[in-house]
Amino acid sequence: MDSHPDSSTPDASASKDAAKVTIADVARQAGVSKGLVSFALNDRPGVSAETRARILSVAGLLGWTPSLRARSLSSQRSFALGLVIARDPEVLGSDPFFTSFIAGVETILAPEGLALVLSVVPDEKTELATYRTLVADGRVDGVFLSDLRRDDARIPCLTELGLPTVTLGRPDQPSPFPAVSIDDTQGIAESVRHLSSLGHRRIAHVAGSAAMLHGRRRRDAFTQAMQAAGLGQGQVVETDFSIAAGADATRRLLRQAEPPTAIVFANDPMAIAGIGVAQELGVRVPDDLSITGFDDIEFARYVYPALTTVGATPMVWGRAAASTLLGLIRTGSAEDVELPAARLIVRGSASAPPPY
Amino acid sequence: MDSHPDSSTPDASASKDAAKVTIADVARQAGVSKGLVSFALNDRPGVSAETRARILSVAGLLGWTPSLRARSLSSQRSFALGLVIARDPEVLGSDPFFTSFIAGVETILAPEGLALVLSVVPDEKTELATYRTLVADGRVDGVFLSDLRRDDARIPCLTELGLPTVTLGRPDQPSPFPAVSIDDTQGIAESVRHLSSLGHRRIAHVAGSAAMLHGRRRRDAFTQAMQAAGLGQGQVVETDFSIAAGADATRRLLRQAEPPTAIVFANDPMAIAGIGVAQELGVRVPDDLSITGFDDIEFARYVYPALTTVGATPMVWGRAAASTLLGLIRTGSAEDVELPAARLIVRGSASAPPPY
DNA sequence: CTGAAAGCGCTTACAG
DNA sequence: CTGAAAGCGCTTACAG
Repeated sequence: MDSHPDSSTPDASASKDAAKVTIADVARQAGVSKGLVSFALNDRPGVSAETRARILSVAGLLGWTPSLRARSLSSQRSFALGLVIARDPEVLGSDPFFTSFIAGVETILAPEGLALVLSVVPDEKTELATYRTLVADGRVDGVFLSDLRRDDARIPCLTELGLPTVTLGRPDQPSPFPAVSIDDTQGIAESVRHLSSLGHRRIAHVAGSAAMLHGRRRRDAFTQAMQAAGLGQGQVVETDFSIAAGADATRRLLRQAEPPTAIVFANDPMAIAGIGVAQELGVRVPDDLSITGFDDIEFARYVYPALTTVGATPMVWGRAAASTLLGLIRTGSAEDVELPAARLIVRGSASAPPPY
Repeated sequence: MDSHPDSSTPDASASKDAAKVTIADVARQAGVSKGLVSFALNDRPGVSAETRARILSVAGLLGWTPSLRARSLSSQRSFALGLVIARDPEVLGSDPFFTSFIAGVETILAPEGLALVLSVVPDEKTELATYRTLVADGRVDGVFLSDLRRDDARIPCLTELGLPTVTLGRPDQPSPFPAVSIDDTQGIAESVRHLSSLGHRRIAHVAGSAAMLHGRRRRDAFTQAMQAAGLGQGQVVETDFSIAAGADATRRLLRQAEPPTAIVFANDPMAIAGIGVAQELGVRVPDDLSITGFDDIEFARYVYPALTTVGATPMVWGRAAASTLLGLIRTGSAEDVELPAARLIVRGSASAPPPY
């Protein structure tokens, strides 16, 4: 690695203090009015092809970058999209969903010159206040709504605010917003069928919060798949999706007189904690206890035994949600999008149940 | 799943279109000029106490929120701070540092009415381009620079751009920016001493990338601590900090004729992968192999055995970095900040070495 | 201590 | 197809 000491050392006084070139400079140089330059920039009709070409060429020559601030003020747009995440930050850390989701969003926004404004807030009350502030400040042209809850207060709030929104998943209430969804019930059903086909009959589910739609939905999918397999309802323990709660739930399940031989967890962090608790209790995975997760976070491949889980695709989700939100903002409406269902990924954490 | 055929039909006309109250309305109602309202809003001298009180009261009555867009245009500020993360998004997910860091930043920004603009980009080239765009667009008033690298190209780039910056840690090159640092060498040294006092003599280090300052620094701390303990240099395997690389490195170390009895990992994700690999190879942790990590991510407490690690405090770091950046922007300069060193947290993954 | 006016750099009807 | 002008809603010298 040789260094280039002379690299990137422009004549200091450059860029920042350089007299900012404005639309007026371009107009003068091109011999047209400012309005026409604006029209050319925004690809609006009413500018002859050759005039537009000349304007754009002059703009390039002068190194003109239209002022985002001026555009924002006069066009009442902010050229930014928002994401508000309401979670205990300590817990958030273990969930890699958002960073991948954001990376996906970014692949759509960056080429459009749009930015992402991110807020991490501790609770729902602060979250609602944050949306109001974002709108009052005109910070964003639209937002992504994730972690949908039952009878979600954010839907009426955002509707009232008139803020273009895309929901991640379909709300359980009337919603004016397009939804970008990915079916997670199929993966849960596959998990149950997989375990059932391995010979398990006492299968339990460590569910996420029933107050969250995906928690409830995965739980229902579990119960239905159990019944379809003729295994009754299946024992269910509800949690808040946190690692700590997943560990507790596992402990409770395994301490029963007749513990399950398999546990379907509603997410990977809890499943991984479940493996830890089993080991701590001297229960062998998968020999004594089979475990499945949901998400396919990176850790899933590297714990031992590697986690059989359902593969979510947050980056894909991010791209789809961003495209949909952009469409909504630009055209005023957008269709719901259904992404390919998350599917089961078989690894080592689930096998046949013990013979006794 | 019942569908709502009537969805995506906003009733548009809501609050969004409510006639926006402006500074002119406040001025008229309060019987003063617009300029004075602005002065009162910005707490500038030249407004008598009672006039200011009257203005603010009228503003409250009318529900006036100063327009961020107008303020941005006339004051040449954006009221936002930026964070650009350059990483493979798939790998990023397993690192909870940023979400906690951002949550910390948020606690400082939100009360000030400032927003955070976040970019996740795939590589350094895109990262530099992103900074240029942020500046050209006047998107942010300053940025946080994290994951410092050797001879980091971003330092000269940001210097040239004249963008107020706070670095997370001290660069290895001349830098005009304040640094907010947390000593991580002490925790590594403590780890080595801890293992040494347990009786370990063959201690290895799975290091992060030497191209990254914290990777290099932790490695040096390891080597020094080993020598101080009279244990030679200690075997070191370099990685890129990723889970996959951590797993590989562990595998290589354990397959040697005389494998280490303890491994100090440069971060928790690799350490957790290390536990997985050991188990896969039939090496018992901690009986046959002791393991320590760095970060104290949430998983660390829930894997088995629970990970002995060094506790970082990303939220605290986020708060300190945000405060420092705000100070820099407002006053033009800021002191370096040294946060309390990260300390060793003893759990179950390290014990005495096997007797043989 | 206060007011009138120009300016930030665009967009957008409105005339031609 | 093109131009001149008002307007977006603030901030900030500059006069008083």
